Amino acid sequence: MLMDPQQLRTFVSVVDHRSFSAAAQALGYTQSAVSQHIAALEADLETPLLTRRPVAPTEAGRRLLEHARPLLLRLDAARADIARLRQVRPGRLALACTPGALTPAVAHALVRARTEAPRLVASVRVCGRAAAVQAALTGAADLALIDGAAAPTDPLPLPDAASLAAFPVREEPLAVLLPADHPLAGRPALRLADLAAARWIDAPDAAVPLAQLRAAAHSDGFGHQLTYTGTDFHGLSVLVAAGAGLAAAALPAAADLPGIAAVPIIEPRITHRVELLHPRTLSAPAAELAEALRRAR
Amino acid sequence: MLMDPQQLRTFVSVVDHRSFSAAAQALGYTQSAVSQHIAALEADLETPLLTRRPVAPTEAGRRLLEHARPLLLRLDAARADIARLRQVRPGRLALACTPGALTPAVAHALVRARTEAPRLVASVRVCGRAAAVQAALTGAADLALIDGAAAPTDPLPLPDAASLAAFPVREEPLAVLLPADHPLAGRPALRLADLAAARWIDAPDAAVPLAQLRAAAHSDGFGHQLTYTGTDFHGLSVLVAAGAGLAAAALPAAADLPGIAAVPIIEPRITHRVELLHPRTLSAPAAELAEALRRAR
DNA sequence: ATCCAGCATCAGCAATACTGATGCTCATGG
DNA sequence: CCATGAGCATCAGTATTGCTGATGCTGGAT
Repeated sequence: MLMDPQQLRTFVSVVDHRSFSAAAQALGYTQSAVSQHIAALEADLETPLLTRRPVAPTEAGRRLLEHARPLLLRLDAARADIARLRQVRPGRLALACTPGALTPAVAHALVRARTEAPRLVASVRVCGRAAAVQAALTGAADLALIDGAAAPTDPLPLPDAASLAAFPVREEPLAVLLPADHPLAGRPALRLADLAAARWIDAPDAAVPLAQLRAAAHSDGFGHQLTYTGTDFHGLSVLVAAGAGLAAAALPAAADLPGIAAVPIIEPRITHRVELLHPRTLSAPAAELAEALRRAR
Repeated sequence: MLMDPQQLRTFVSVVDHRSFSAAAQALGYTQSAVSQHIAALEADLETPLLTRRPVAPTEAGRRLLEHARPLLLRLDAARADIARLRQVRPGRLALACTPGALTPAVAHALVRARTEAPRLVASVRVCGRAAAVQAALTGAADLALIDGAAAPTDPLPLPDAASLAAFPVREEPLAVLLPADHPLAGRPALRLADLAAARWIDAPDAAVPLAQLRAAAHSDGFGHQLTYTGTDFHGLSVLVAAGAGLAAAALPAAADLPGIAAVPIIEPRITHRVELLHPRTLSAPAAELAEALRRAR
């Protein structure tokens, strides 16, 4: 079979596990089968995709990976999309959101939805951007709320989300989070360009990813020595307060954090926005919540 | 096999041909095999995808199509991407571009490239946006030049082009093409909103697609009764001159057309832009042309 | 030099994916 | 109303494919 999705899945798994045998175990195959999958792919593409000992992707393998992951995700999305068309679970409401998207307004809307439909089984999952998009694509979540920074007219840059409907549900000023004793902390507003050379924390799943700031500022700056992994906004604020680096977030969310000064950014024109993503087919409660969120904006 | 790409290819082909037997012939299968492919897909997804007699996609089938086409395109793109990595044909330079992207500057750059490398076999293909992107993805072209309208900071909206590198190579005012005797023809400039209710020609492959105007103007207007299929800009200008409807194009390209008045649009802020798209791996002549185009801007 | 963890290879078997023949069904025309 | 035929479904048979389990091989560690 030419470029079988199963083979691609195997390939991705081998890369992730850095081992043929481990990938085999994870996929429920024998090591032999995995070896044959990789050999078939390499024969098909007429190029080695993996080095052995240690197992790592070659240049071609890395190129293939860049295609394989979105490809497999979209395959799952297609299946989920059609499954939803057949059977919409009406008693469930699963929400996936990034930390900055879970605002009081969202929480209130959810509470109201549960009051109106008491038998509704609701769930909220806070996770990173990619995971939230993936949840909405595969049907693990009915709705995804994703926050980020962009120019006022631009949509948020969300890869692989092409088959999801997207709506802005909230827009507010973007703020830099500074330690309260930072020299710039007293300013009423700041220009992003003046901060490009500062020391930043990249917390792509807890705050606004630096990549989005770079894109919005058309800048190569915003270097970082510290990467913050995880979705806990509070932990990040502690780091910022301690002077470990700067971060960017919605102004209201950052307003009253202890030890933190949140200063709005006025230049370039950039806002913090929450977008609602969902598949085209929605269950009744999900559609109602989506409607409520859109109205509330 | 679960959601085999071959099955998806068969499905797409059946939809395109509106016939099992015709699809079979096109794919080199027997009709029986096609029937089994479709049956397997329908069994897998547990839903009918096609009506028979006449053969047409169901709702679920249409949903699947929306995923299947980009999926198959990306599969081809992955293969082409890796093939390029192995073997870059150095004596070839294939350019795919939309009509509005083939400017004198591009032509001059191409002439210069051929002067510098006389043995170079060059080709230019003028086609629609989707076809140009597809050519760059599958390796049918080394470079793609695509024009369109967008806000100055926004990239052009190009679906499925995620794995291609994109650079703006030219930006110029966007103009409305009016018949020379149109009441607004004498104006020095126009606002797009004032034209939303006008009668437009949608020529998505010859001029700026109305969808891009709608997106840039955040408007639902720009209705059209006339769709112009094809990539011939001249033919479109004849229609506009005859009063069949309005179209949008780059101001310089439209400047001296007979019977046409080209009036720049000043509101909202919107420009006509040409973007260069190419895969990450380029042959030497392709890289040089790309570099020349980027420098010239 | 030896060991061994881990990938490659091979033979054999089970599942699959075709083909070609045939059956069935709907639309059409007399 | 029936006869006809175009076109999809189904079935049996066969070639191919894709697994498993056993064994071979190789490079790094001791």
